[in-house]
Amino acid sequence: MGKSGFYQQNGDDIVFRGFNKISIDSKGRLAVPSRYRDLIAVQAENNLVITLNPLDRSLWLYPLPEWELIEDKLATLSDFDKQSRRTKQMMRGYASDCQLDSQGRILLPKELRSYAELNKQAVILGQGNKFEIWNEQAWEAQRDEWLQSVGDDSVPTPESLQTLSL
Amino acid sequence: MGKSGFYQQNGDDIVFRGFNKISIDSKGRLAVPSRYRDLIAVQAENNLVITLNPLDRSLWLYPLPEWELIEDKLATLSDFDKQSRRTKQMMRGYASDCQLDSQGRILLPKELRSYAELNKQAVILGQGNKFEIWNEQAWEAQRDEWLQSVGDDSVPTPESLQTLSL
DNA sequence: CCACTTTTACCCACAATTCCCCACTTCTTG
DNA sequence: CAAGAAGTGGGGAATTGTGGGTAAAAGTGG
Repeated sequence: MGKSGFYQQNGDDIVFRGFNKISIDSKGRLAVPSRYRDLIAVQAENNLVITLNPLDRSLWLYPLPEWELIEDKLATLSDFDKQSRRTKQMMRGYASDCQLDSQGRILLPKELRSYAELNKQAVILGQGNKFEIWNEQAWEAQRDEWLQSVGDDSVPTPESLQTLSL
Repeated sequence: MGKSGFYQQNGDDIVFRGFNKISIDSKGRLAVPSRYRDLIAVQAENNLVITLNPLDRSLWLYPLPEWELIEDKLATLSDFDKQSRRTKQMMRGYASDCQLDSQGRILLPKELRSYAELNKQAVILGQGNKFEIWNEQAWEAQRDEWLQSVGDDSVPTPESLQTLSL
């Protein structure tokens, strides 16, 4: 059983990572890679929340307990700052609950599918406390753009990155 | 040849060094040179994390505890700066956990294999806290190019190198 | 309240991938 | 040269990914 390496549980902290190509079938279903399923079952009783990622045209998928933390944070945002208000509206407004079915799949709401342009081939990325779900082409385009800019000295690098040693 | 020459363990610091030609079999598996295996077993319980090296078309292979340090650094990057966000997404997104099998091999994710163009012959380099894995031809080309430019006064040398004594 | 359409959930089946094990070759070491 | 260790390859079982049929549930309009 090689699953334990793909996530990590330190007390209440969960860290997802990793990359998968997945297909979305004609009914709009998406299979969560099996190596994450045990943790999702234990930690969230198969309850997930999916919403849009307001920064990129992709989706975020949280285990329910993690989403509840996000909701608390959103609640503290001011209604009088437009950016904050919109973020709150979008993330909460589009959040929908879903459960893993007996095959470990979730049904993506039509609205979110079209927001992220998820049709056939998609990509799912572990991103710490959540997953990010991209249209495959969109993801590849972002990746290539980033790879270029990393190697390109003419693109200014923020200070936080300049001092980053990997 | 004793193993101890190829790594060093000072407290929590691990330093890998050394060069190996290795082959990648038709199933995409790669055997970690045996002289590193003891340390990996002790220090990381055979848990490794492999991800892409954005600066060259090669891969980075970390023992899990070392990768966790990287993840902590990444977590501090802002989501609202695009460069930083992408770096975080890419490094975490492509990071895949792997375990050494009973022969001391790991299975390279297809995506990463194609990114680094790893087909048959590869090269693995000890690089301090991690290993770097290259397509053999790509490595030799880089090496030759670098050897040329170092001796060439027309290529500017950054200040940090000018003061470097070897 | 009922009939009709659309959506969702459950089940099974096939295909692809991954994992576990064993065998053979090559290289080191005594 | 023998014996062991390390590198390499591959068979086959088990797991996982994917698609679709069909029944239940929900939404819609009269």
